[in-house]
Amino acid sequence: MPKIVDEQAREATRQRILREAAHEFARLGFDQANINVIAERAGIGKGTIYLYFENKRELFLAMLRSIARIHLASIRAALAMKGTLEQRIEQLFRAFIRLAEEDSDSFNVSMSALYGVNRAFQAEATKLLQDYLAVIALVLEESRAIGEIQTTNIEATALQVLSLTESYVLSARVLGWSKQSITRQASAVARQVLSGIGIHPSS
Amino acid sequence: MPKIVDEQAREATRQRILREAAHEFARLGFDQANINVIAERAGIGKGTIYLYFENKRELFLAMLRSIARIHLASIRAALAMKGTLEQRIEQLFRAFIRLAEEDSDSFNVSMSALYGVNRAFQAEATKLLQDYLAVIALVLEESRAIGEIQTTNIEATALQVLSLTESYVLSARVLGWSKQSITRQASAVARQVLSGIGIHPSS
Amino acid sequence: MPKIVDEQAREATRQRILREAAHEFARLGFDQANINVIAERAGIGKGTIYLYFENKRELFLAMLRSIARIHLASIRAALAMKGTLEQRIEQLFRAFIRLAEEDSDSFNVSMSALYGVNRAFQAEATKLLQDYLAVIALVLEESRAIGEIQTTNIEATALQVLSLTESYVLSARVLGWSKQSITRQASAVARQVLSGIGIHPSS
Amino acid sequence: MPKIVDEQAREATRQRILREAAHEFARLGFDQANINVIAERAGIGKGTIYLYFENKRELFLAMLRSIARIHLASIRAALAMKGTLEQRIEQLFRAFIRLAEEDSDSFNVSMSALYGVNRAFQAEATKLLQDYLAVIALVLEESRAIGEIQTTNIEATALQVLSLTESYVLSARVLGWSKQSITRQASAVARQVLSGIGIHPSS
DNA sequence: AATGAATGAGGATTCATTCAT
DNA sequence: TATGAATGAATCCTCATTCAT
Repeated sequence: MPKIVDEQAREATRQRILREAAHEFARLGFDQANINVIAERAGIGKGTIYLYFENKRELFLAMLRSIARIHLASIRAALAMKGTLEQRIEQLFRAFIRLAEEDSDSFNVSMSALYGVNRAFQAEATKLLQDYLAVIALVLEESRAIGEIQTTNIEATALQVLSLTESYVLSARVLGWSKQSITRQASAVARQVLSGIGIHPSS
Repeated sequence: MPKIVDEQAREATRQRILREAAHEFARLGFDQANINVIAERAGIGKGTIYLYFENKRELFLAMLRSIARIHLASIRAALAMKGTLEQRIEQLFRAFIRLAEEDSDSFNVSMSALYGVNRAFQAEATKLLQDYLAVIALVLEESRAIGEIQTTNIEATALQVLSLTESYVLSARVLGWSKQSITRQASAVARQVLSGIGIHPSS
Repeated sequence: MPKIVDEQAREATRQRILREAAHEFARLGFDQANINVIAERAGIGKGTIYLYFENKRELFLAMLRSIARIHLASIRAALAMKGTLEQRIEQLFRAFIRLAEEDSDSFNVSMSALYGVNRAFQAEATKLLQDYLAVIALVLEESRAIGEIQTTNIEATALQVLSLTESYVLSARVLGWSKQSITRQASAVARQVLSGIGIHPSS
Repeated sequence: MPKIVDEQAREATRQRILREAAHEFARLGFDQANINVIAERAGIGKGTIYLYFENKRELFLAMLRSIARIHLASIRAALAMKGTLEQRIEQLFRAFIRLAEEDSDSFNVSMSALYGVNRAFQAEATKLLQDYLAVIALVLEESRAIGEIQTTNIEATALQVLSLTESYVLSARVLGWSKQSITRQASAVARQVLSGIGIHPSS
C-alpha cells in the first residue's frame, strides 16, 4: 500500500515546513520572513510549499495552531500532575520556562501572535488565548468544587494565573535573564498566584 | 516673532505625524504600515515626513519613545499617589486600563514592540521595559525601607508587578472584555500582587 | 532534452536584455535609463531582469563587457589581416566606422563609459581601454620586431593609434558626418598614424 | 551708484555657482550631481540658485558654455603663438595638457559632454565641437594660404588635429599617466599630426 | 506531485522645483 | 532679492504567487 507511505512522506514534509516556518517567523516576523527561505530550508521547491498551504498567511496560521497544540498539551500535563493547586501552578510556570527554553522559536512566535500588533492574526490569537484560559479555568473549577479555593469569577482568575506565569517568563527572557534565575522565582510566583485567588497558600 | 510660531507649527506637525504613525503602526505593524498613508493622514506631503524623521525606522523609534514617555509619566503618577502600597498598585493597574482605553493605538504598539518578534526593535524595547521596571523598583525599595514589604529580589518583584498588571490588561483587551469588567478586577489584582510580595495585605 | 532548449532560450533572453539595455543606456545614460523600460522592450516582466542580472549596475557592466568583447574581436580581426601595417591600421579605422554604423548604441555607450564622468564605472572603463591598447600594442611590437617601425614607447604609440582612429570616428559622428565622408578619410588617417610612428609610409 | 555694486555682487555669485557646479558635475555627472550641494558650496540658499539659472539643465549648459569660452581662448592663444605650424600644434597639445591639469573639473565635464552619452546635451556638445574645429580650421587655412601645408579638406584635417591632441590627453589621463609622461609625447604627437596633414615636418 | 522560472504589485526614498515669507 | 520648508514625481528592487513542464 504505497498510499500509506505517501501519506507518511507527505505528513513528514508538512511537519518539516512547519518547523522551518516557526524558525523563520520567530526570527524575522511575519512580513520579513521569506517563503523561499522556508522552502529551501525544508528541502523542497519554492512552488511545492503551495501544495501544502494555500498561502503565506495560511502557513503562518497552521504553524500557529500546530504550536498551540503542543503548548496546550504542556499546559494540560502540568496542571494534571498530582499535588496541591499551588504545586500544579508552579508546574505550569516551570512548563512555560521549559517551552521558552527548549523551543524558543515556537514560544516567541506564539507570544508575538498573542501580543503583537498584526491585526491580521488577532482573531486566531484570541482563539488561542481562550483555549489556554479554558484549560486553566477547568482546573480552577475543580479546585473550587473541592473547596481548595474560593473565587466567583473563574475566567478572570484564570487570566490572572496565565498573565502572571506566562508573561513573567516572556518579560524575563526579553530582559535576558537566565533560565536558572527565572526558575528560582517559580515557587514565589506560584504562591503569589494562589494568594491572589482567595486562599492563603498551604503555609 | 514668527520664529515661535514656526517652532510651534513645526512641533504641531511633528506631533500629528507621531499620532498618525501610532495609528498606522498599531493597525498594521511596522512592515505593513505605509509611510505615504501616514503622511496623507497627517495632512502633509509624502516628502515632508522626511524633514521630521530620517526614515521609517527612526519614525517608529521616535513614536515608541514618545509613547514610552507618556506611559512612564502615567506609571510614575500612579505610584506617587498617597496611600498604602496596595492602593498605589491598584492605581497602577487602573492607569494601564486608562492608557489602553484612551489611547489604544499607543498601548498596542507599545506592547507589540515589547513582546513582538521584530528583532529590529528588540534593543529599544528592552530599554523601555527596563525603564518601566526601574520606576516600579524604586517604589518597592521605598516600601521595603519603611518595612511595608519584605523582599530580597527587588528586580524580580518589580517584574511580577508589571507582568501581572500590564499583561492582564493587555490580555483582557485581546479577549474583548469591557473596561468595566476589567476595572472590577482592580482590587483583586492589587491584592494578589501584594500578597506575592511577602506581606499579607492590610486585612 | 529540454535542458538545451531552456539553455538556449535563457541565453536568447539574456542577449535580448543586453541589446535593449545598450539601447536605453545609449539613449539616456546610466541614471536616466529605466530598468522597467528595458524589461518591457525585451518582452519580459519587470522582475525577470533580476533573474539575469543582480541589479542595474551589474546589468550595465555586463552590457559593457559584452560590447567590449565584440569590439575587441573586431579590433583583433582588423589588425590580423594580411598587408602592411598601414593597411592594417586603415582596416582598424574602417572597423571603428563599421561598429559605429552597425551598432551605434554599443559604440556610443562604450565611448561614454570611457570618456564620461560617471566615476562608478571608471575602473571598468579603464580596464577596457587597457584591453584595447594591449591588442594594438601587440601588433606594434610585431611590426617593430621585423623592423617595420621604430618606436621606443610602444604603449604611448598604441594610444596614439587608438586616439586618432577611434576618436576621429566618434567626433565625426557627433558632427553628423556621413559614413561615406568618414570612410573617405581612411587612408589619410592611416597614413597619418603611420608617419607618426617613426617610419615614412610606403610612398 | 549701488547698481554697479549689486551688478558686481550678482556676477560674483553667478561665477561662484558656475565654479561649484563644474566641481559637482565633474565629480558625479549630471544626474547624480545635487543642486542643493552646489548651492550650499556656493554659499547661497537652495532657492537662490533659481534666481540665476532657470533649472538644473540650464545651469549645466551655462557651465558648459562658460568652460568652452575658456578652453576656446586657450586653443586660440596656443595657435596664435609665433612659430611653425608644427610648433603651434605642439603648443595646442600642451594647452590641452595644461587645461586638464589645472582645471581638471572643467576638462572632464567638457569631455564628458562631448563624448558622453546624454543625448539631452548632444546639440550643445556638437556646437562646442564645431567651435573648436572652426578655430583650428582657421589656422590651417592660413597655413595653406602661405603654402605651409597641402590639404583639400580643411574640416576633416582640423578634426584629425583635434582628435589626436585632445583625445590623447583624455585617454592618457584615464589611464593615470603622469603629466610628465604625457608632456614627453608633445613633439611626437605634433610631428604625427603634421606629417598626416600632407607635409613632412621640418626635418 | 514537484519544480522553479517568470511575473508584477507595491513602497521607501530622493531631490528638483515652488512659493510664502 | 534671498531663503528653505514643503512638495510629489519618479524608480529600483523584493518576494508572494502562478503555471508550464
